[in-house]
Amino acid sequence: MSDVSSPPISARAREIVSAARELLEGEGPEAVSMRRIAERIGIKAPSLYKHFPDKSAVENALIAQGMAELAEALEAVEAKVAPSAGLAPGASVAPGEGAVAALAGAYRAYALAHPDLYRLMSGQPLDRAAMPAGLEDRAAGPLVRAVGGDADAARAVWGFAHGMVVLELAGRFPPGADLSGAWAKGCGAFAAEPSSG
Amino acid sequence: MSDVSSPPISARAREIVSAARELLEGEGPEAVSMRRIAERIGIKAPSLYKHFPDKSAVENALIAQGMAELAEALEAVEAKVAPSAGLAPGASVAPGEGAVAALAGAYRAYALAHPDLYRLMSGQPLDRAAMPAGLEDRAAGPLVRAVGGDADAARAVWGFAHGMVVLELAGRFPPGADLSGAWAKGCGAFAAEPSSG
DNA sequence: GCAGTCGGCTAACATCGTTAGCCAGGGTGG
DNA sequence: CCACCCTGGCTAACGATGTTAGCCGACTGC
Repeated sequence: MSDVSSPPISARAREIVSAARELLEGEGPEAVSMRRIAERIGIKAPSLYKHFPDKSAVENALIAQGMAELAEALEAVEAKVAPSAGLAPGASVAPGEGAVAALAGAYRAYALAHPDLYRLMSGQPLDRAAMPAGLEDRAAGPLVRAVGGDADAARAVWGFAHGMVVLELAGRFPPGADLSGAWAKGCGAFAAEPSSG
Repeated sequence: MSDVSSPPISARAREIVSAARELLEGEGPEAVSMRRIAERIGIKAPSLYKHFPDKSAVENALIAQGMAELAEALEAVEAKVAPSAGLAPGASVAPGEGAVAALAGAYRAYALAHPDLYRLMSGQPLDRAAMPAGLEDRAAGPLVRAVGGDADAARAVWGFAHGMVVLELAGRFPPGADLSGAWAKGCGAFAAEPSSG
């Protein structure tokens, strides 16, 4: 959790996104309004537009922050599970079947720790032009490598993890359901599948 | 696609939810406002509150409609794939590995055909008290039976399908990505998995 | 015939994102 | 040293949102 934020250079801008994040994580998405953000740092709403063109720009900064944190979390798991770091880029060796499960666990843990941020990150079309270059690929990297570079498999696992997380966050599973069982089932299914295809 | 709507009896109420649906599917979620709904049927917004307590009640009617349609679509697939209808309830025989893939395909097709309705149905906590009794179970039934009654497996497959659909609808996969490959991979993985556990 | 409910209406409130336009302060060029 | 202009505040306002209060006409049941 080091710096994590490139485009907003000014101190004020950083103050704004951190106020927005506190509101989001503290009071939910409907609390993050331009007036509330401004109030929290002691200015008035229209002044925010001197630092960001509109609200979605603030949200994009939040999204970039979340993606960077998620990428860090997944990279940490990757380093622990398959300590073959420092290879040539693109090296797809020794997936290790536990790697997928470990990454899925970290993914779920991040989403549950930051539910509203996760929903903000994943619930809408990503404005890729507003993201730091390479961020999206960096976040996807650990999983892609864990499945041996198979893009279809990576997308399927991502879909599974995202779907499970988002259904859990929305309270869609029956109350008290044993979700870890379903996660295990899913990770097991993907681990058992051969890379052919 | 027969009747599909129990609580709103009055003709006006039905008119309201159908106007809401037309707005949702025709112009997207931000178009479905109380004023626009009212305008479409020739009355003023406050009059809507003589028929529904608030906007979320209208949305719940839409959600119930969508869930019923989705349930019908899945039941149709089930009848085609495993024509052993009329068994004792709870009978879990002969899953048929293609059944999961067929159901997943129908699920995806419904979501892509009604993207905004699907997002409305699945993107928020479900107000179960506002749903017709048994609807949720009915929608879940075909998949649960297809995986032989294994709740963990059913949840995992649901998570996979929902995640894939929602990522696709949000345009999160790279443009031009071959999603059918990922779907096949996922369905294959779940089909290969034994029911032990 | 009268009462009451049903279903419209207008006016209004608070909140939202956003814009226009004004102005104080500070740094810089002449 | 003074004029300028840019930065970053501000107030006032617009149009839109969901929702409430209160009014009133018509139709229905007794």
